[in-house]
Amino acid sequence: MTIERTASAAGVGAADDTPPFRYTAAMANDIEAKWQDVWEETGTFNTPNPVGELSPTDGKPVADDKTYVLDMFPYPSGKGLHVGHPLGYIGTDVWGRFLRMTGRNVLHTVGFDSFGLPAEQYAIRTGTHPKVTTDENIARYRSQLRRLGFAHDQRRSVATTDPEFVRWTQWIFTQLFESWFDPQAEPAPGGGQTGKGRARPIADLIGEFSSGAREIPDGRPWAELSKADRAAVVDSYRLVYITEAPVNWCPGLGTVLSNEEVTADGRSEIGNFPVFRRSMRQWMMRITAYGDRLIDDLDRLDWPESVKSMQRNWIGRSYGAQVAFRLADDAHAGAGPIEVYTTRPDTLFGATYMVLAPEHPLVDTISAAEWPADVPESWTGGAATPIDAVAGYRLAASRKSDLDRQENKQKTGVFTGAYAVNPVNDNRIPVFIADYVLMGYGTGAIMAVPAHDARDYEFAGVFGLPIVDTVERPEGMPSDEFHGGEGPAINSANDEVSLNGMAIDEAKSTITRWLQDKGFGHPRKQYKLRDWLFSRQRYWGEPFPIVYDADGIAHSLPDTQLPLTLPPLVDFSPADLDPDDPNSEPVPPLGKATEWNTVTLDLGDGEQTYTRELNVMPQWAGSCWYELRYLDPTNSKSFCDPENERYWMGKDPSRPNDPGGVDLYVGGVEHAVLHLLYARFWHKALFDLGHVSSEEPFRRLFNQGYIQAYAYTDARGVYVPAEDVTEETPGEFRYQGQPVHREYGKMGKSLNNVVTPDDMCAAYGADVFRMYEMGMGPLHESRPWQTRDVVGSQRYLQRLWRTVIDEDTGAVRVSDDAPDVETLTLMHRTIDGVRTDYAAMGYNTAIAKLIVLTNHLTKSGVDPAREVVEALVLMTAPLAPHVCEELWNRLGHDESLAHGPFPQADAEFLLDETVEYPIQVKGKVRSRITVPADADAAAVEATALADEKIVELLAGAAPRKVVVVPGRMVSIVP
RNA sequence: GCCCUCGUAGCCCAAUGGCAGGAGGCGCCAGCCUAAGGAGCUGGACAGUGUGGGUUCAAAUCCCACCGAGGGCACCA
Repeated sequence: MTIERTASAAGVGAADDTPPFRYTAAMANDIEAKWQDVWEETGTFNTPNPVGELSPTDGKPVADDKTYVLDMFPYPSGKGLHVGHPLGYIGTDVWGRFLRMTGRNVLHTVGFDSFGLPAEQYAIRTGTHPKVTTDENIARYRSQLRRLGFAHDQRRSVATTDPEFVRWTQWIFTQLFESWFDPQAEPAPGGGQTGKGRARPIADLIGEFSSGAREIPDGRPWAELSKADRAAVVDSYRLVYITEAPVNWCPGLGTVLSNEEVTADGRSEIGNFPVFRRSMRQWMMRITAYGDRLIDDLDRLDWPESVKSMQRNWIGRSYGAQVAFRLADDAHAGAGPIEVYTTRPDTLFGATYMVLAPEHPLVDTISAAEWPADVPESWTGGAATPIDAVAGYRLAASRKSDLDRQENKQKTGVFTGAYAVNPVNDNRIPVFIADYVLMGYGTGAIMAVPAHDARDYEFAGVFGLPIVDTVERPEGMPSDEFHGGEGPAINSANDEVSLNGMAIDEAKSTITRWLQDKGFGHPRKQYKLRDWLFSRQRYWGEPFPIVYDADGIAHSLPDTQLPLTLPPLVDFSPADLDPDDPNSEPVPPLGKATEWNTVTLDLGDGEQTYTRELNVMPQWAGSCWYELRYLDPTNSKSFCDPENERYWMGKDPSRPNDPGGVDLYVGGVEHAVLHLLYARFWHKALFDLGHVSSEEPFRRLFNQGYIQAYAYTDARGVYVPAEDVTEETPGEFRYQGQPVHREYGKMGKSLNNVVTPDDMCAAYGADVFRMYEMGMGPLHESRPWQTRDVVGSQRYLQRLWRTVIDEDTGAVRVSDDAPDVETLTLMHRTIDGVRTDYAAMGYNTAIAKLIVLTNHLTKSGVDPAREVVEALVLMTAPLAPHVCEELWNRLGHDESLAHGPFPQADAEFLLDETVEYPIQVKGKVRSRITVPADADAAAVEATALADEKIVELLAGAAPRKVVVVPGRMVSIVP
């Protein structure tokens, strides 16, 4: 085993002459266990709140200067942690520890995203209750995390499965259920949003309906509506609503999935089962109401540009026009018109045909009984009539999986036999159905402009449809080449309007205005984002706080009924469904809890019998607001006291247009759209309803990289234990003498290359492991794990140890003499650099600077000065907290260094008295001069030009140009 | 196909317009220490920045094209 080998190499059980007081893995383990106990017993990292149970016991006010640092909390899987998982946690821990040492009030903890499918599937297989599995896994995670020495406030470590947590998740759900989005409302006070629109209590809406201030969409008077009709009207406004919707039904998992949980090839992200599109009754969250704010407020966030661009792309806002095309023939009088959405209304004159999605509701109405005369064979799909052709095409399309659709790049479709009229030029254009038009986007119908849309161009090529240019080609572009670019409009005029000569933008607005004047269309804003499918037919999730009355009307449970906990079950399986049968019906596991799912309640109309909602929430629910619960985890009156929220997450008036939120949120980029979009949505709704002062949950986001690993396969293709592979000659790898093939990628059990933090702690100690992970490179970059490199970090901590402790006697060996000027100068420059690096999470460079200072002390050969050693210990503490606490303690300090002091750089030592300037001639360094640091540019230039070598090079000629970069260099152009 | 990252010694990385006089680490070589091995200590070798153009007094850094790696999206009208 590599671990044992390395451990002995590190001194554990090695030859007898290992000095007795060396910082070995065994020593490190003792020290680490000791300090972890001390921190826990004394509550070193308990962070005070302004108010509530966690406010200071001594009544002192909390520090103004605070930082809230957050990790994406883990799902506690049965596999435990590998060395890749804690990378981000160590990164935030170092940052938090550094800031705490500089005097800040730092909030840092970690909880558990503990609802989820794996525990439930395990329960289905074994009958073990998911709670049992989950609790075991959480306990294991807690002990693994504790072993790494995180400065977490354990009192705040909550799990989404805790009944108290579930209570507030359900409470927020009822808040959303009891709200609607009013697009005309003025923004909530204190918001930075520019447009109108915000969530309001549903009671306001009912008030407006009953007073007549607001009309019901279909114009009926409120007073005349039945109870059920009223409920239907109101329900259609709620932020959470039930609808019959096309969903991703996954019989293999017995549940529906959100779009985000389905892979591009039409299978489930979890389990890789087939997923089918079909219509079902489902709960939805109206996230689309927040489309504009979710996209606009990205500009106010300090997030990686890539994540912002992924969210923009996902929300997919576009501006265009909706245009109505009437049908050409009397046979269709009364049907239509066909409404299309286009982002290129300027090309309307080039629309030479139309396409409806196969599922479009108008298809049945317009399909002709017979083919018109002269229809090309290719348009008919070989069918006798358009009705047959359409039916055949639809059947074929429904059988095709999404994967088939993508693999079949050739455009397909059939003619419906119907014609429409292009409103700008009265041209009669054929209407097709084709699966390249999707029912779920826009109106499910398009006007096809083959001249300027690549997909339409391709389709027109297959079906021999006319192509009319309406944008002028660049000079020299062949007329048969596809042109999707810009240019002045051509061929675009009728008796009333001409776009010819206009640029695209002007042409768009001109034609849209004309369409609107004529009643043919209007501007339209469109999103790719759909409402969020919120129900799952599972067991291990939050039950909906919803009951249905005898009329089937949904009611939210009153707060006093929360939390609504899961009923005990024996059999957790949803139903034994054939994974390949799209027509199977979901049977939620909660349906089996017959006692639980009927309840007698008084919801204001006297005691009545209600039935419970049997769906549960998706796993995303808890992660939509957990950052708020960390702030006030013991609060039983609200999910979070407003004062605590304002203190930790409120807007910072010193930042322009600050949305507030967590000061630093670190996690993997895989959550770029799912979790981060849902959490933003909930937070904005909570803001609108006045429950939080911040408009965004995460002010700053940072994506850590991944730790990747090599994996090795032998001749049979079997993964061999990576830790036992040797590299005999560069690039040639062997396992038990046999050559093996190297791959690079994930760390995982199936790849036989897992290294765990427990292994590393045993072999080196947590501090060495932390140093190594932080020293490997910048936190945001992925890097390969290499156990053999870890020893470098151990050597550093051993040298640091030796600067304080005599390895033979165990005595503290620092000198109380003043350090020499050179050492002092290096120390202050190190302090300055390390402070900057820590603040910017540049840990790898901070470590390099600490090593330089340590090496300097080591080389001097004398007992190092206390002043320098103490600075070094304090500066290393965020990275290697246990050994530094120990050294700090042995240096005579009784107080933990967790709250500082952090060394201050003395500016006096940061500036040189003289500066050496390289002198470039024609871009090459030809000489060097040394001048006083305060010399001005003219003086530097004069000295440079007077330099012997330069005089020689210039040979008497005056230089054409001299560039002096203060403090850096001189560049001469002869 | 489109979008986003990223290419610097054998390997991980630093320098983001200003001396690659490489910050640091691993590995390698040598010396000291040792009975020896390991560890420790001291010293050393090794790249001219993926390729080709351009801007500039000056480019690893900015711009363009290409090559390679990783990630995201994928008929969104």
